[in-house]
Amino acid sequence: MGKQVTIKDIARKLRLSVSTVSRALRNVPDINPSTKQLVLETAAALNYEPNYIAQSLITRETKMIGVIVPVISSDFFGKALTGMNEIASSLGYHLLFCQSNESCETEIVNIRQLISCRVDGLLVSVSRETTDVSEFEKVIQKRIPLVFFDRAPTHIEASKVIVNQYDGAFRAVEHLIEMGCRRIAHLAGPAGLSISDERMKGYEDALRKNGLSPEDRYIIRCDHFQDSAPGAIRQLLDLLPDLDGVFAVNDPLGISVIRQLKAAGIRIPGDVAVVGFNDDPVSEVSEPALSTVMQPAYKVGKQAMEMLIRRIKDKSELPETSLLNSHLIIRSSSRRQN
Amino acid sequence: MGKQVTIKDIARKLRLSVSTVSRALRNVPDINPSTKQLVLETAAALNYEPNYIAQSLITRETKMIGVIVPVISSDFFGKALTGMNEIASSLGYHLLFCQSNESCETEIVNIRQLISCRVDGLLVSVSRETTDVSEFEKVIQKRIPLVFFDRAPTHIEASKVIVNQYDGAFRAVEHLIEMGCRRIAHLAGPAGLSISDERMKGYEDALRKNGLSPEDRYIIRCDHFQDSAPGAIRQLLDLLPDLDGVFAVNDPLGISVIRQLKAAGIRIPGDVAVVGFNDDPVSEVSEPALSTVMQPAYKVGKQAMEMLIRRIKDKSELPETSLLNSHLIIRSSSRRQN
DNA sequence: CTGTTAGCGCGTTCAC
DNA sequence: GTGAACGCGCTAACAG
Repeated sequence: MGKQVTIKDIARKLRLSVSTVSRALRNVPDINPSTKQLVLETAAALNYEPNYIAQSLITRETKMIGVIVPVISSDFFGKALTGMNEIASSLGYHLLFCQSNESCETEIVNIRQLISCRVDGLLVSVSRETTDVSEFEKVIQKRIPLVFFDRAPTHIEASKVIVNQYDGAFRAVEHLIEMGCRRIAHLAGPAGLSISDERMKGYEDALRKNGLSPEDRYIIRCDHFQDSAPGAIRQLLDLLPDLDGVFAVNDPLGISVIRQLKAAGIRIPGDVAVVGFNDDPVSEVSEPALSTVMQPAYKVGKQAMEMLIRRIKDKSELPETSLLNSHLIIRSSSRRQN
Repeated sequence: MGKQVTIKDIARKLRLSVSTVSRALRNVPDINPSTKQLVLETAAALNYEPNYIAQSLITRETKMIGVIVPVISSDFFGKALTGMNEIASSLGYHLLFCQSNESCETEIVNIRQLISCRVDGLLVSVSRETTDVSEFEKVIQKRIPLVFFDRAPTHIEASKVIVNQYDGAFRAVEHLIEMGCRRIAHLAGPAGLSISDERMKGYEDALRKNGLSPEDRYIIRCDHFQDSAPGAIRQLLDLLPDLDGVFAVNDPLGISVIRQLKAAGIRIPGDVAVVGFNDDPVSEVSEPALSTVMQPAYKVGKQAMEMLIRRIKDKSELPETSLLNSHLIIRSSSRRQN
């Protein structure tokens, strides 16, 4: 941010006052068309770029949206960010981007920093550690518009755009049951994280509704959400031969299951059927291709940004929740064979 | 950006002057420890958050870095962004994020917007359309620090952090030749884009060095860089049976090739060996697993950010280029069989 | 239509 | 050690 040309520079050059220049540069009525023309031309000639920072101080809006994600390097968040960016840029907003690295301390630091940057609003997908929501309550108290997307704290009065995890999981497991599975394991995500808790509930309810009962030994925790978790897979193998279905909390885990089971001589889906979650690109490429639950990541990002900007423009709006549908994609890893 | 508490508020409450409060909030010597303590306490009690915007106007730095990528939703850029963010956040910088969508018009708009946001520096990976570099020259003229990463315009005096595409491609193709391939096709990226041109050159030189000559019909353009390009694959199939190797400009294309060839009854790597580029997660999952050229995406992001911040702190530095090595990963799609 | 004045929140001289 | 005055780049209110 060196010494850029300012309206003062062009005012001096044209022997005009800064306010006249300011008016010429904006869409205000009280301005002589010819002066306006003149100002515009010299502004272009001087390579003038308006200073949004200075404008922000007056208009009290920065046109910047703070976005906090647990990790950026993931298919889901990449698509969500694309959706956000599309809406934001079309409405003149910019994204100020932060990554919590799944740490709640980092998340709090990020929130404060973004507030100090005076973002007009906040879009947050919480870290898997986050249980204390007091920092978010402070944000709401300060009347800074806030929308959670994908991962949202349960006990907080705030706007959210989330995907129906429960329903997706329920249908995935019911599908396994329809395919004849009776002893279905669940590779679960970290406890306390909304999305993994919901997927777990969907798993359990689908079993119960079909006369099966959830058993502890069939529920295997994978705290490192994104990892392939060799330990968890080993626990799964120990269940054999009392196992004919696996519902994995995400696709990388699903893929790992397929590979390890195949390596152990198990046929998929003949002996064990497998379903994942998220529709990562890998799921389609695997052999057999992994059945999975597709989440509308792009749409989540778009809707969250739309909702946030609506709230920025009308701060009186009450918290609202948008629940998007997920969609079961049946592929070879769970399809009945002929 | 509503009515947040300012240093004025806490000055009034404490019956102090704003400058005293300002001094207490920063690390300046001329301040009574007890008043400093008092100010700090009431600041915390009032939930005061410093206004970076106002500070920026005075310090003439925003601690914001503008980042422009062609697409965010890709494995490579996701990892690069992670690397950038790591360095940036550790040094108190924030990322202002833009996506050009592979359009050079959007890219120019992004550049101007970021300059108006008064970012301290710019990190850019150019769109595949970009041929005119005049907008970047303007940035350099304005003495705004700029570093290109991954995709850089060829004819411009600017700092760059790039991966040795030529070498990666050369070794990939030489590897195919070592495996016995003699009729190697190249599914190429868009012409004019630095990285695809370099990969093409590496392909051609590897052939020549080994006594083979590049033929036009073996070079198939895929202008939609990221797509699986059914048309291109069809052209490839038309080459059969005069084909025993394929070097694809990226992994999604490589995967498509494998699938289509398999569907056509071709054995891989027995009849045709395939190598991709980038080491996307899909490449490992495919069957056979796709050999590929790994690029250090995370390191590219880190180095680019480090270089940029160095240039922000010392604007006198001359343009420099960092050339990172890629690494050939040999998997089943090209490995000699026993 | 145009210029003058004031002020956004804060840091930076200077006196005191 | 503290306060008053000024200015960063710009917009807003008013006077002319």
